[in-house]
Amino acid sequence: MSPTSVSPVPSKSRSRARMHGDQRRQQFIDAALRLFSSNGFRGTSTKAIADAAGASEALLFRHFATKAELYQAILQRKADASGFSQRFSEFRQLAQGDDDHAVVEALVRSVLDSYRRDTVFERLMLYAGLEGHELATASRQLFGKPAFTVLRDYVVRRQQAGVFRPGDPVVLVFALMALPAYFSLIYRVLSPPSRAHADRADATLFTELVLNGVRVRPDETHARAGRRATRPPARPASSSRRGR
Amino acid sequence: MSPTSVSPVPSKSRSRARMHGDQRRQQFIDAALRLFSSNGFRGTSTKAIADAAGASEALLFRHFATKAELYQAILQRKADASGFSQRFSEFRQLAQGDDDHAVVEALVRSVLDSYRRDTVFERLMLYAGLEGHELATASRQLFGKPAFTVLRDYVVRRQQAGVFRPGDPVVLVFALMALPAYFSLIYRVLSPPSRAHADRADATLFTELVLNGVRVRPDETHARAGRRATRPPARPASSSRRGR
DNA sequence: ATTATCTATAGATCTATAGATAATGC
DNA sequence: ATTATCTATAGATCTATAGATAATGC
Repeated sequence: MSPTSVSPVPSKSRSRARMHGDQRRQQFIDAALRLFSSNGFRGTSTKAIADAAGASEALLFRHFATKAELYQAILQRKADASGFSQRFSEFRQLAQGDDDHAVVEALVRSVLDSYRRDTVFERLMLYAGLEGHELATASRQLFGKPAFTVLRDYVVRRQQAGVFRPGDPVVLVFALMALPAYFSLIYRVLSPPSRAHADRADATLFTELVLNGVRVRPDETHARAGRRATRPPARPASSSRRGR
Repeated sequence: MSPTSVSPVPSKSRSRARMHGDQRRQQFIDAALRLFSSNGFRGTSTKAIADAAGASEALLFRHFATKAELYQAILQRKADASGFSQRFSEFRQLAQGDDDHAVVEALVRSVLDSYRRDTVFERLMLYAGLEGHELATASRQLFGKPAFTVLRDYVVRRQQAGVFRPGDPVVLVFALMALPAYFSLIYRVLSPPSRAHADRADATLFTELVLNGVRVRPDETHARAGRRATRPPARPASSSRRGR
């Protein structure tokens, strides 16, 4: 119909340098991750993925029998690559102790970092959750559940020590992470990346709010200097307030 | 091809009782709301909507020129119906005063209620946010923005009074609502309705956590009875701890 | 006369497959 | 010999329109 009929690619005869299967596979997975993250599973056509990877749809379907298989491959890759388990074991260590401030600050930073580094992936997970894709469940099982367990144990222990407020431990766990998670969700995942002024995110303030609430405590002074030592000032000098 | 060829509906000759245009229109909107909420805009075909409304696609397109128009109609309807503005003006009133506990508890309940009553709509909004549909922006403008403004003003005033912690007011506003919002998001919007055991949601506990933090305050006692009166016990006896 | 409603269908797009061809690795 | 790659296309599905028909309201 259009003049671009049968004989394409005039200069280079249609023999391009071949890629290794694995490499091309990665390209497909990368492209799929980006596109699924932007437009959702249903909003992304296999053609769009193939184009983004610079290959034909036929080749895509040679690597992945179905579109859904691409979805799984994304998660698989994430699980292998992310270095999650190492960072997690460090956190688990920390959560053995009793330094609430350190634990909460580490958690807050971890959540904020996770959304900053892996915005694309987090967006995809949210899509997967809405679309009811099993991928969401799998991911929660893989990443969410272990963290949740550690946190719940910590909370229960601190409740028994009379330091944390009594009440459903699950709710307490949510209280620990809701602020950074919700904040990131709104400003990173749901806002267009352009005006993602999520740099308001100040882990120190977040930690304070989670641990001690919105209201100033009677034993606190506003001037940072004169804090009355109710407990040992175990906080290291990580006072990088906004620099990054 | 299949034996169900041309002559359908043997019993009732194809003359069904007609509906009023407005009524049918509502049915389409209802069906669209439910389906968009479950499967997203892209995951819902116009045929599915027509079927759910018990009419033909042609009729759907007579009422709404495009699929996107349905989306707008949903929001319009919500804006008209929801009684939001009345509830909101009550809240605004409350936020004129200085009763932090009352304000936060009202906010917490309002968020929880909103997600409980309008789970379907909230899910749709989340989808719209991800899909980058202008509907999400419109809704935020309509419902989110006024509430946000009132809250920010409240926060600033309480900060000036030295009662609320200093820091970016936007972050403080998030600290007020993140817990109920994030909790509802996870347990109501993203979990399948079956195991939506979101009934853990205890507004009193939530309020305490937001206002005073996860840690017990030195001036508090665990036994509900013996609270030392740091400020007048302005809290009404709304101690419906779990009953509902 | 008006309008709610249907059947049929155009044209686009989407997933997946068939079958052929050329670059690579041993 | 193996395998990365393509063109072409089947079959399903999706949005939207054309054109006809029957129920309603005045």
